[in-house]
Amino acid sequence: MTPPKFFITTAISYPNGLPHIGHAYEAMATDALARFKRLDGYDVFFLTGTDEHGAKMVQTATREGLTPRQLADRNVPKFEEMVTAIGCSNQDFIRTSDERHHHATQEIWRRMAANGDIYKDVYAGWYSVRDEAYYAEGETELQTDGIRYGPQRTPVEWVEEESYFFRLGAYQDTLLKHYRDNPRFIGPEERRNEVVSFVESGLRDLSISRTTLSWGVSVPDDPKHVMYVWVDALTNYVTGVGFPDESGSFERYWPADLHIIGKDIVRFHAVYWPAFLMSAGLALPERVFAHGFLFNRGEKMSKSVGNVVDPFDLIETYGPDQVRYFFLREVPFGKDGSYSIEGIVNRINADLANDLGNLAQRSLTMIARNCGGRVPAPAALADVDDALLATADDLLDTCRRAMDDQQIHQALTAIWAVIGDANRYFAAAAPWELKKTDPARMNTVLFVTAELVRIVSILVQPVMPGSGARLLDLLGVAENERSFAVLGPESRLKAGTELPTPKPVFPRVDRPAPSAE
RNA sequence: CGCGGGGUGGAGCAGUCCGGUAGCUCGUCAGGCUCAUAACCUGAAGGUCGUAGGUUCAAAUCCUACCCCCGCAACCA
Repeated sequence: MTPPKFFITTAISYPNGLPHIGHAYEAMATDALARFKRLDGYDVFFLTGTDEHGAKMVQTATREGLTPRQLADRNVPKFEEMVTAIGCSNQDFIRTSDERHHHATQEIWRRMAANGDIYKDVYAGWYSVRDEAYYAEGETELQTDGIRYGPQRTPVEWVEEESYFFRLGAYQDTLLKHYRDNPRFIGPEERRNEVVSFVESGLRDLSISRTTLSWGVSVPDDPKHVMYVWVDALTNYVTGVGFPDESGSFERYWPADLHIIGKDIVRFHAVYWPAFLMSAGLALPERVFAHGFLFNRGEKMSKSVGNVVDPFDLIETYGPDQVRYFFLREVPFGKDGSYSIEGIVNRINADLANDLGNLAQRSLTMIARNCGGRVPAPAALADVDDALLATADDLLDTCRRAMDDQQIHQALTAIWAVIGDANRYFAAAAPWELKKTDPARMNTVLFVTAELVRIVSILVQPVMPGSGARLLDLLGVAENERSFAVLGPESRLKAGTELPTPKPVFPRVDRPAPSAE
């Protein structure tokens, strides 16, 4: 039987600078969702990459005395390293400068043109290079410094150029209908409301080419035009699965099941992208979900304030799993979040070392010393045993529901509630007493605790793949017995399995913070 | 009238969509345990859930008004 497919993407990163914690955040969250689906039996395709065209790349490159291509080739590897360092399980890393991507984008363009949605006109207006956007006269203001600024307070200049336009206005009603018919198309709710009111306020046709740029994808049959960077950027999602070859990978995975993006680019993904796809006659993605932004102690990260945190530093200092756990547990996914070194250290020690790590260690040590290093055979289960295992068996459904809504933090909260139950269970059962009074009961308690650790370890893998695996190693669980298929009463630990010597999986970390904060 | 997020015990947060004894982590205090990574367990102190109204048998949660903080520049997801 063919497993169901799940195609998930991050937004592609703009590599005119180095990766920062925000890029890492999106990558780790998307990876956790991808791994969850994979463990749940889906055939997952996870795509990420870089968005290398556009005026800002040219600008930055010029400032640094490089060509855009050189700038991209210098910075993109840093993004690839970041994706690797944070433990991403992506199938592909797409670069929009890839040849395959130019082909795909030109094909999309041809199809939109063939559908009558692209026309040539002259564009005249106030253009902001920083925003890469045109503004109406009324949106701009001439300041006392003699410079005219746009609504984002960036300088604008008068530009007149020949441009191709996309008939976005023609899709207004179709888009609104799509939002109505597919309430899950945009999440979270507040973002959806923003998009709907934006579209309801009226859509103007979109200028989708430039003659003032050469760094980008050329317009078919009119190479003095380069496509507007968003046409090219959004198309990465279909390039990644093989478009324009519509057999094979594309047929299998398209449409995307989930685009994970930042809240600043909702409009492009929830308005432009579906309009482009409809025009090109391709299916629309199932869902677009926007996460929030991260702030350092409530303040925007800023080089001048000196609170920028390098994701590589964090990963190196605390470990990829720890960093992933912190951000995914601490920040409700979809909302803005705040982080601090104290917060990270606190979470690592409290949740990972004290609660989960110590639970594994205290139970496994007793097994090693009192059960000959083998999984003990349980006697008949008491009510408290059944009750604990039942709450653990319920976790999969709870996590599925949470993860289907991208509420990663809720899944983790639920798991940790059960870990708390287990620590209380262990203390109340006091197997170190039972050792003297009732060894059979001790075996049962140790078995139940170890089984609970097994369940939790399996469920924790999407967020902490390495640590989950190490815990499962300690429990003697085979590599092919670690998916969600082996959760539930049908699949318990096997008594008699020989176990390695237990070692702490989550070391405590010291409170003194590194210089970064 | 620009857009958006937020104001919950000392700190940081969840809960708000689908009203029903105010919860979590850290910190503080007092006990317990000694299997364990100075970890774990129990109990206590500490909150009029920004303010003022309204709806309701019942409001942190719904409605109205208002106050305050923070993003929407830059290196940005």
